[in-house]
Amino acid sequence: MAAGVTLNDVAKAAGVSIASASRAINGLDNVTEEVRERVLEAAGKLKYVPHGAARALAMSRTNTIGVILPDIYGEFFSEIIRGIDVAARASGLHILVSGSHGDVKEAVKAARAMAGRVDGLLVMAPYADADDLSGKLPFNLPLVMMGGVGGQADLPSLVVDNYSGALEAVRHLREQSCRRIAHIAGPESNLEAQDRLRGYLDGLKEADLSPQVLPGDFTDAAGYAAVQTLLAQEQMPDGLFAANDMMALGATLGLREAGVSIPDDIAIIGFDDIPVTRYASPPISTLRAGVFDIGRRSLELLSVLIERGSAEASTSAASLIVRPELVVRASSRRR
Amino acid sequence: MAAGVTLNDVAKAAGVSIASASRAINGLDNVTEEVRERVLEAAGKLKYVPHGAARALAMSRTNTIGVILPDIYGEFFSEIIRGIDVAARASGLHILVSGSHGDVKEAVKAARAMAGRVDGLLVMAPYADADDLSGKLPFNLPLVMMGGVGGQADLPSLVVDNYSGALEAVRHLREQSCRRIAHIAGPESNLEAQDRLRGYLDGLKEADLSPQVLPGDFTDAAGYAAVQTLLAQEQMPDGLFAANDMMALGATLGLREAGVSIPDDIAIIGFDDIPVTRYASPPISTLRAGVFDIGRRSLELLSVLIERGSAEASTSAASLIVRPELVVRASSRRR
DNA sequence: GCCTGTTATGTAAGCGCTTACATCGCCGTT
DNA sequence: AACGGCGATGTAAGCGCTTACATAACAGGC
Repeated sequence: MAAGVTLNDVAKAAGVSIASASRAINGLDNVTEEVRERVLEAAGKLKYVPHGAARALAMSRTNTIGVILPDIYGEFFSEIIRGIDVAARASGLHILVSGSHGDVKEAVKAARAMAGRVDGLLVMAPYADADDLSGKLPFNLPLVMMGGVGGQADLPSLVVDNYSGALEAVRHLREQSCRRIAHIAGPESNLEAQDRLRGYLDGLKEADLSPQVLPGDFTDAAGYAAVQTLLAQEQMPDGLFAANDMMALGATLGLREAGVSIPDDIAIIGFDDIPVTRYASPPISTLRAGVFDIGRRSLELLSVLIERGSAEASTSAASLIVRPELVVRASSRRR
Repeated sequence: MAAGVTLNDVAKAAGVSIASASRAINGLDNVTEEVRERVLEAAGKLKYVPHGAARALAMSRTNTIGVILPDIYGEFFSEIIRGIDVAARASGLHILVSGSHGDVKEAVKAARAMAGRVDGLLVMAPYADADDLSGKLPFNLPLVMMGGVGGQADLPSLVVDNYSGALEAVRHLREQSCRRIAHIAGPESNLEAQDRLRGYLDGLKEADLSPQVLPGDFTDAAGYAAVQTLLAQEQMPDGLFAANDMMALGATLGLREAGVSIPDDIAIIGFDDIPVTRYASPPISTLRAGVFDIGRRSLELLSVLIERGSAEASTSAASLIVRPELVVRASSRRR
């Protein structure tokens, strides 16, 4: 049982004041070696473990940062989290994650729940109505946005240049002499998806090609479904740009099933460069958004903001823009 | 900056005592409607957000559970986390995750850091020397272990029957008339990997086949490397059981590159059933451990333990054993 | 119109910790 | 031998919140 051994218990056991006990345990230098030993021994014997919340309250420092994502699983988010995790342990920080499940309200709720338990917040909220966020989120906590921010919220952020990426994807397909290029879009309310769609449309406009946009929701199932639509129509496209890799993957599956040859009959390219693209057959071309790095750099940025004190944080609203890089693999390489 | 609006500020602004403010905000019923309104309005105006740590300290309840995993990314862990997340939000709990990076000490450190910030712990620590854990971990916090526990620690846990699964894998390969079945093992110090290896060996013994074990570390690179070894030897195996799916995937890649036909030349089977197995070509046979469910059920179990109070928790040390299910896909299906 | 029962409100005592400040020895000076 | 200074230790005041308990206010029953 020995439930809840407190510092006080340790202090008593060691026959010193609670202050000395605290100092000894936290490794401050103003304690006699003898006292430190006694305290540490008592702590060990009693299996004392400091109480995080109490410490946080007293120091108003948690060494924890909150991460709010639309979801916390799947290859994409997993990579982001990995980036964050790597950077976090480098800075000695812990992370409190929460999936907000595609809803601004939920994101705000999650953020509120984190208040007082974290030193800063890393938020990804690619929702069209994210304007609300900027007003409701910053309870004067250092904050870094990952990915698209709605409105003119001038929060520090790391955003991917989705538009350019999409443009590049389309240009690449055109270079592979695709003329009928279809697009599987992301969720309508998703800002990143919107930008990718714009890039796609402009990319076609450049060459006077006519667009075909199929709805999607970033899942492989959506990619698969989109392909069924394509297969049913009279003329198949000869190029396909999916708004993310999962959908490209689903599409690939569907096409392979139908005996369509990739990339000869149809060239495919996705977006994000999640790990699985490499294992698909054929491996899928994509735009590397550096998902891992986004996570890592966001956290680094945040930790700087935290160090310098939240007050002036948002002043320096440094928004880093990540330009995605074209990665050509077999799915779109025509010889 | 309006930094740190406290309940006290709200109370003053609303012209009531801090107690009433607290009650109003927490929706207790013993406040006049009028007071509640005034408080809520003040809170809104001041952008009051309750301080998590303070609340936790006062109530000794955090509504957060800590999750300690060897890693927090990759398909396997991502799935686990998803299971946990789903169950957690169903129970209104938040999760504090931490990767322990393959080391008992780190795991213990992480757990200590979580003390006082969580109501319970979900730990996966498949380390051979995990005996230490049982002694050091339970600072009388409800605790559920996921996966192998070292020693006789009778902690509540959810474990996969790795041995049976491996046995089944080998039997399956034998049924596909494989006679030379190789195994790519997991990390030596990993308990789950050890059990899978045992299952493999026993599975071969049943049929008097001779084993070949290649070292691995659960990464796709290891699978790929193992295959290079196989390709270099005089006679290739005709069956391959990888200790997890990622290695099976890497192996598949390497074999495909070398022009070896799967499953005709060599049948392959993995373990875990992570999502990507379905997308590989050929899709990879595996043993479905129900990764998602492990996460979900662990959390459910934990939350029960929390409800009934930590004290008697470990008494009921209910260990649920999950029997993996054989999933046959193209990589091992011979006609 | 007094007493009791009921309910709304306030007061204050913690929750476990850190830390500014006050004490207290003990040293070397003069 | 008295004194200032310094470093080790203790005391106590919070950190922001909840909640037991005290108080106040108000209703109804006689």
